[in-house]
Amino acid sequence: MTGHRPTTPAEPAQLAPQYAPAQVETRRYEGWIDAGYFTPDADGDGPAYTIVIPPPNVTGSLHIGHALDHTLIDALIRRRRMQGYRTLWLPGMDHAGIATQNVVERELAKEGLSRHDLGREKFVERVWQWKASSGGAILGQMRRLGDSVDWTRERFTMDEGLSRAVHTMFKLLFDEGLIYRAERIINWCPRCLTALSDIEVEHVDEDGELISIRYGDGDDSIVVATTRPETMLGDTAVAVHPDDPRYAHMIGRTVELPLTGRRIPVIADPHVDPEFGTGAVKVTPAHDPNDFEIGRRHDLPALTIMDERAVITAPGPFRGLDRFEARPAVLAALREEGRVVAEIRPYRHSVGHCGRCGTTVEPRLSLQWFVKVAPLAKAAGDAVRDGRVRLHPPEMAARYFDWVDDMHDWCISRQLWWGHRIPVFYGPNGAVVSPAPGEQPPTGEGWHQDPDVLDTWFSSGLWPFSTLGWPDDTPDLRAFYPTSVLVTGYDILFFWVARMMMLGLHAMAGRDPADAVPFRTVALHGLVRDSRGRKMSKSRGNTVDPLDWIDRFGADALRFTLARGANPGADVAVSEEWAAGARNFCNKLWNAARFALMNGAHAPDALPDPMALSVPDRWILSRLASVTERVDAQFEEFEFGKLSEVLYHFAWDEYCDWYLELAKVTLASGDEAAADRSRAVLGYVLDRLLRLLHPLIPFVTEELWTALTGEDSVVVAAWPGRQALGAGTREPPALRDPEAEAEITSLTRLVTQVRRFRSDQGLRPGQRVAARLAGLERTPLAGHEASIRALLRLSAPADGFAPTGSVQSEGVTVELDTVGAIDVEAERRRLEKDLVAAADEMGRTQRKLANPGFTAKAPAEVIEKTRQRLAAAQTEAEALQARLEALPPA
RNA sequence: GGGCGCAUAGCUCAGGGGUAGAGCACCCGCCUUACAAGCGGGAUGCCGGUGGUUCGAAUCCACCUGCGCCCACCA
Repeated sequence: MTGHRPTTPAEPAQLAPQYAPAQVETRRYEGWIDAGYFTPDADGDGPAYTIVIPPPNVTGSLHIGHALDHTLIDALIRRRRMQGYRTLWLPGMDHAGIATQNVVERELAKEGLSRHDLGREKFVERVWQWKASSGGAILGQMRRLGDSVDWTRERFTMDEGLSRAVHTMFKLLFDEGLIYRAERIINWCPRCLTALSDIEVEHVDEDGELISIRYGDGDDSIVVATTRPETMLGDTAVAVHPDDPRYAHMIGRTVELPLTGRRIPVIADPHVDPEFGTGAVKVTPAHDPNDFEIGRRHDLPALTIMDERAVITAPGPFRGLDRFEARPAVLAALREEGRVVAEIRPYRHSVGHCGRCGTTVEPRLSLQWFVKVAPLAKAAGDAVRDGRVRLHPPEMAARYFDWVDDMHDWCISRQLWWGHRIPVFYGPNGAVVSPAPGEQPPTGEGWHQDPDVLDTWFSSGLWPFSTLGWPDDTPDLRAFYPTSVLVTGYDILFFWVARMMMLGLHAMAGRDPADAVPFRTVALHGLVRDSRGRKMSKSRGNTVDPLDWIDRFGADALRFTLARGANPGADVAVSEEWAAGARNFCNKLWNAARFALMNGAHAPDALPDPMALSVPDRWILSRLASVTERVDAQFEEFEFGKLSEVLYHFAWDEYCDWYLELAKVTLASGDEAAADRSRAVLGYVLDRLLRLLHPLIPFVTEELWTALTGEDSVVVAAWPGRQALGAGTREPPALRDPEAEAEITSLTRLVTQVRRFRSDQGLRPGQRVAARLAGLERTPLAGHEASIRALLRLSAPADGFAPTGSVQSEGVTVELDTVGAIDVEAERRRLEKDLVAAADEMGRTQRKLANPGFTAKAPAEVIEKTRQRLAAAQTEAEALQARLEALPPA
């Protein structure tokens, strides 16, 4: 950063030369809250627009992914608010059962304590304390981001109302038989000491070994293949395929299980793949889901050989060993007995890990609560199939159906303390009672409540309606359900979206099916990645703290960076350079507004008579109309990246780089009436531009818009697009002005050509050069001489004007006195290069037009366009040729 | 093992049957009274490979290669 110009003392007082976000953001946010803009009236008139926040976990703080999510949601919400909808963005947090419990347990560990040292009640109390302090940080971050949430409706998954909703839902499903308790093989985390649902398990390919072991002896033997030899201690059979001739004679006989002295039967089961391994499978019903099923079919005993920490409990020399210590120990013992046959083959296979702590999951037989998902999942699939819920982008539907149509029952009990306690009581003689909310649970001798809590996703699955007051029929629920859009990352499509669909449709089954859905549209965005497209992770050290960027670049810059990169369903790559670019954009707007205000621009109630407007005025209004329409349409399609880009280029390239420069000419022309009209257009376009940008970058637009208009807030200003309700500012079609657009396009081409010449000839940008615009009067640009001269710093030719160089463009020959001899070589190089390009173009178009197929089949307009291109290239080439020949010899 | 997606400028990505685009980075020149967080100018690509459809393919189709993601109870 060099060459700072000292700030002139004459700057207008109201706006500093640079935008300083820190001085604006907090003040503006507090102002919005005080004004109550974000709190809709449930009893009001007009359509509602609702988005519930994907509740962040109370653990930790918001990361850049949240910032993306919030930016997109806030943009949607703010636009609808400006359109006049009763707009609700409902904030809140998730208690995040297992994650939060782990965090607090780690805190305790620092004090040398475990949760058992505290006891359940004290521990839960401790988690609440922790939530109080951590949750506050998240809310503060949301304010910094500018989230226009309704803080009066903030909820928490463990608050009283939501807990009642959870209880109600449980009871509902319980009474319908859709919740049941069963002894099953579930995913067990030996570190967290709890059951996990299928999707909480992450499968990772790992290098293992496939080991062949001989069971039995001599003719009475069979070789099985396994990756987990230690589980053989729990084997209760060997299974082969019923049609496998190799083993037909063994079926029904028993073999000796090595190391145990037990004999186990050889059974036939169609599950066995004869092609794999030896075609014989050891069956361990208590430690493998497949084997459990086989065991059920054949009535085999299930021998549990490990405890909840995955330590061997089977009697014998291995007792007390961890599962991973037991593996080599068992293998060594088998080798000693000569049981390991053939070679141990390296084998890559997928192994499940706890989604929370990464520990290898242990399939474990245990008694758990399940949701019978088949009927719920069917309904969840149908709602998307029949279009009541629209997934965006639509490619995601394939994944959704894939999952929802083939889903195992959902294990909902967790052996944790932090969460909603399962509302089931057990009594004498196997009595099981689930009291309704508010109902007195059974008490007395022998009665106790289930110690487990519910999966955290059970409560988040109710979020779109529990937050609005369900199970009560509240005004909020009537006004704001179904919610309008669910905006979230595709990574929690299954965890969360599918659950909300299942539970929402079920809870609202009494409604008209079209209005039972939890949301009408699901808009999925991607993950935030680093500048090289890599996933962000703490270990890689490439994470971005949103607060850090807000401090350094401003909240608007952070938001704009994220919005600009957000293409539907695709990941967003961000880097500091882009944040700086976005910051620069905000500053550019700031200075454009500053210029407008310094020059007396104002936002008019009505535009001046279009017939009286200058061509640049008509042009920028025409461009604004077109941009407004595009942005409006792109909002409907969640094309945040594209609409950001459109606004960026309109603001910077068209409004700042061309329109403001052209307006300067009018303002300085001395024609006060024309200058006044330009002031009005300057202000009008800025006004609309700021409104269009407000959903993306709320702070800087608020500051500038209020300065421009003198009104209270752009938050509640009317949205300029077509979709506005009521008194929206519809752009009349008359503002579209192809003629003005063509003229200004021509002007910019001419100006650029001459600038290029000036640059090549080493003329300093500020230097005035005498020039004649020969032929200008015969072109559509005839009326723009003053503008052209101003933009190019051309002065009128004086007596004895002797041009030394010339540029031809748009039918105009600009002859310049270059103040000394021109650089002939530079000019020759340029002309030759342009000539080659023109010749290429001629060749291309000529060949095309000579193609009979083309002239016969191509649409007339394409042919006409090609003819025009050829003619233009010819003219261009001739002019270049003439200029080349006119050059003095080297 | 199934499913989906992606390969376009140095990087990250838009686009999409008929002149290859943006941002950043890069090169040259500038303090030109809104903005040096700026202004003006410039360079940059066998649009992954092979075949097909077509008058015409970066764009549509098939296959191939290389990546990425999701799902999955072959031990």
